[in-house]
Amino acid sequence: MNELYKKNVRESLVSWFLEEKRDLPWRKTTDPYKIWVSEVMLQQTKVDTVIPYYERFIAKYPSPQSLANAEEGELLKEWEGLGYYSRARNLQSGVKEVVEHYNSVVPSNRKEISKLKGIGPYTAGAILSIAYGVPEHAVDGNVMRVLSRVLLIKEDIAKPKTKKIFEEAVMDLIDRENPSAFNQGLMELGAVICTPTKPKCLLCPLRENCSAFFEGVQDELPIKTIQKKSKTHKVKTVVIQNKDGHVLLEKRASKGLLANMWQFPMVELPTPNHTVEEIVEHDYGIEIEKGPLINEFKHVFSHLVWEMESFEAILKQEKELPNRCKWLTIEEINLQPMPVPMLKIWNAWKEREI
DNA sequence: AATGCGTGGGT
DNA sequence: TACCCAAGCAT
Repeated sequence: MNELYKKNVRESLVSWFLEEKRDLPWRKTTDPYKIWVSEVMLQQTKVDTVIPYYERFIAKYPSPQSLANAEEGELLKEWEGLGYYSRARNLQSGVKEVVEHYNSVVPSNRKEISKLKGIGPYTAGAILSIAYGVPEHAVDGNVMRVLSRVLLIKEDIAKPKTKKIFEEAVMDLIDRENPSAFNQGLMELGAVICTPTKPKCLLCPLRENCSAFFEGVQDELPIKTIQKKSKTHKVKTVVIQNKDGHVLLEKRASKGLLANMWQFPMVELPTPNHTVEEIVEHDYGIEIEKGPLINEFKHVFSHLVWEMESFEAILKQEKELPNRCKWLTIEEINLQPMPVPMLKIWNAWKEREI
């Protein structure tokens, strides 16, 4: 790339961003901790979804110390509904590390900041450039889409190896006077102008610098191979009440899907030759009597589909309740972090006809 | 490198 | 409906 072209791209992008950027909560600060929180929330998550979570989170945990001291259940409750819950635990782990070993100051170089849990190549570059003004690449899906078009890069962006091409391109192009506006500008452009479908090229500040637009192939880029289809599990869930009116809740394992979140006892079917009651007795050490249907729905994860059927049930006899299970009051259950499918069951149960 | 990890919105 | 997509990271 020649210097004049790069200067043109830089100035067009940065001035467009400074002029047209959306007014977002995390753009009112350069506090590295708050930028960090916002970047983690924004991983694979839409801006409109993140805004209310960010506001509540920063109000509750305004400093690294406050987050470091939080209890995990309380933290997950703040994250409830946002998804990818390991982000929350990794964020707290990283923040604790900063409080304990960096005097509560977020590191300002890529080598150190990348050691922190939950901070990968993108998030490292985002915090460094936005909070500290360090000229580092922050390559996300937006940046790959925008640059694949502007620079006519036809590599498959689904391949991890391809990202290096874009990181090098950014380090070559980046505005060293204002790396924050440059990086955010690329992402903003991808979010509002250079969209996956129907890009608004006629409104684009980089239109005259864009090879894809020049050749009329913006709709063909980026190249991305398709992901494989997800599998479907049939899941039957029971909301069990005992004689005191308490309801049985189970804490999920500390690793894997929905780690450490709470759910109602559930079984995955089909399991040959056994009823839900029998499986519940085996898995939870209790005898129950199944009641009426609460609701049924499909819950789609990124890699898995749950076909849900939930039922009311009453406790007949309790034998050996596993440690992961607890009888809780309605008020206590409302305080437990639960994934969205369980919230749908819980809300339907509370509103049921009695 | 390939897979697991949530959720909601768009077409 | 059934995809696809969104400011990725850990393993």
